[in-house]
Amino acid sequence: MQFKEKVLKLTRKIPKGRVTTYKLIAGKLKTRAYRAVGTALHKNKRLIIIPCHRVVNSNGFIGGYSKGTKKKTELLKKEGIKIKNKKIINFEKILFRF
DNA sequence: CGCAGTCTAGCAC
DNA sequence: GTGCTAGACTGCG
Repeated sequence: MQFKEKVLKLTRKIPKGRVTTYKLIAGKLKTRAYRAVGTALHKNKRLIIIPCHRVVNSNGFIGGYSKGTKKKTELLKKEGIKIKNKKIINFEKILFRF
């Protein structure tokens, strides 16, 4: 199992309507490479299967997305997550801590 | 606001 | 096969 495979697998476990952060994922994998987590999601070719739009910065900001942050924001809103000015509302409430 | 830390994938040699 | 660079980040000064 490759590093990115683990990242993707964890990301896929995030329930609908919840989000998590790069930092949490890295920590779950016993590493401090949050940067590498971002890379893994960026390189992943299965944006449909992997809900990488549910992964955000540690402070609740959207961060980046292959298809554009706008698209990411829309997807999150569609799942019931409120977004305001590129930032997640009730971030701490919907944060998924695995 | 700017710099450094940390890890992986991708491309070059 | 080895080495260097960039990347969807974070934390500290």
